[in-house]
Amino acid sequence: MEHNFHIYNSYTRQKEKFVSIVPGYAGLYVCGPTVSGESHLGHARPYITFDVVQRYLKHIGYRVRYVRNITDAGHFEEEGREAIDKVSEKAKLEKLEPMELVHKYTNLFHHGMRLFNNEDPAIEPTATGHIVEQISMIETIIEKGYAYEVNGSVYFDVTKYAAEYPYGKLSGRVLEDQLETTRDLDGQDEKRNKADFALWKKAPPEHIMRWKSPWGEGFPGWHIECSAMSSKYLGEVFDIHGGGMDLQFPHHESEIAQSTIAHGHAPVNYWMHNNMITINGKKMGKSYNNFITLTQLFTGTHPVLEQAYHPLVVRFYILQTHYRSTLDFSNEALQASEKAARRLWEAYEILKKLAHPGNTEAKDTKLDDQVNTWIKEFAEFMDDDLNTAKVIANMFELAPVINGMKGGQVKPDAISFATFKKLQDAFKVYLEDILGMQALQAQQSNKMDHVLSLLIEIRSDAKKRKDFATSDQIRNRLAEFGVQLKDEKDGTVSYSIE
RNA sequence: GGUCGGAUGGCCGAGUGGCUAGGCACAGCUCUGCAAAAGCUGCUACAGCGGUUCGAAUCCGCUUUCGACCUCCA
Repeated sequence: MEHNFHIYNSYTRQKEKFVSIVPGYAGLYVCGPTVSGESHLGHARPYITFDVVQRYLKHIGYRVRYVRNITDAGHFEEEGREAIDKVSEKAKLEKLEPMELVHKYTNLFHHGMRLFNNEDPAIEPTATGHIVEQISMIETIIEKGYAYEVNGSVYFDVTKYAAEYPYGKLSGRVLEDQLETTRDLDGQDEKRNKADFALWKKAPPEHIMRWKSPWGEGFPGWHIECSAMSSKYLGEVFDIHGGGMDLQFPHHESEIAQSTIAHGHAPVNYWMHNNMITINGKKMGKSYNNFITLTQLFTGTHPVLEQAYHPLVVRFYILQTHYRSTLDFSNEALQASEKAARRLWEAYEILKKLAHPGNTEAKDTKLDDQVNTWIKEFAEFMDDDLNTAKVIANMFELAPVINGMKGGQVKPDAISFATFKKLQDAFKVYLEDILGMQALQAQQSNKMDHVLSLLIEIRSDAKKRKDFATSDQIRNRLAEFGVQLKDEKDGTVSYSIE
């Protein structure tokens, strides 16, 4: 397959050309949400980023199997303390059935994903639906001698593993350092070593979510679900594993350890990690209690929000920054993205309708060359570790050419017909198909279209009579409702709706 | 405390040795009955101090400072 897609591999800490295991096919696994609460702005980043990854993989010719899990059970709250199932704890507080709670937030999550225009993963496995696979994998690890059972719980023997394998390579840490970090570990000294992590936890009597296992009733540890499900659907070794940087340790490091023992080799060829979204310089997250939920974001109901933000504005805002940089939230930044996204999309709409005289030779070869260069760079920038920021920058370079063709500042025959078609095609492919942008304004019903047309007609008549009071009244009142009329140069009137 | 990563113009953000993105904001102009939109023009920054180099935002060192991870976390 001919392509030049390079991605930064967190494991090797360098950009590498992407080569899939099976030619023509690409497997992508991304850590999905824990559905014990509503997703927030921070969660939007990986799902939008990896949506673009899988869109781009498809674009360059791969058949992609995109797997994103739903964590709907079983995580212990804090190591060294009493094991509490997050989902069941919250469920008690809200007096809901765990399943009801999980369902509610799963639905909300899906709704948010659709609003972001993220394509559905091919498979979206749940942790609770794969208990059997997880238990089986744990049994294998025990058989191989790298896990031990204590009092109904099973732990992975990190010390033994680290003696033979590069434990800590992904997250860049040394086991010895880990052992030195002192924490209160009293109470639960079941583990042989502090660095050991749970594969299976015994469920205390009050636990609602529990499953039978060879070690008694309990629930799976956090890390095992991703290993069990990724190997089931993508194979023991697969191409790309994605997720937030905060998951590198311990989650992804543990995944590597588990799978390496269970399957005899490392599970992932390319690790990709997106950086965090911050607010006031701090990571947005549960721990700081500084998160803005997606619903709040879309409705403008969080105290820090000056307004509601369209999901696609958020998408654009995220894609304007490289995925490995931190992205700081601010109203100013979102508002800038809103204007920018609107302007770009309008240029695209114009481009679609633009007519070209069909000349095979460009009248302005310099401009023609420049346009071709900008278009060619779309692919180069994407190939360079998904630099969506630069792709968008080039689109803004092209926007004045497009708008100028409409406004008369650029003669349509300045570029050749071939270049013009390429331009149309490139915007469609990159803006719509790969970046996944759409029109920001809602589709208006035909009836409302007619109402607006009528008002525009009345206003045009008033203008002809030089009755500017009436024409301005119509325009200004509509503007108050968020409908902006524009008198075009050719005498027609267009409008945009906020 | 340990490990790692940042610090770019009014704001957001690309960019790893010379050609110094882009967006938003702001100012002027063109167009226009007036607006809006659009176009053109202007606004030239790289935390500080040293060093390497013909040349550094970009490489090295130190300082200041912010953050991430080390515990659930996208």
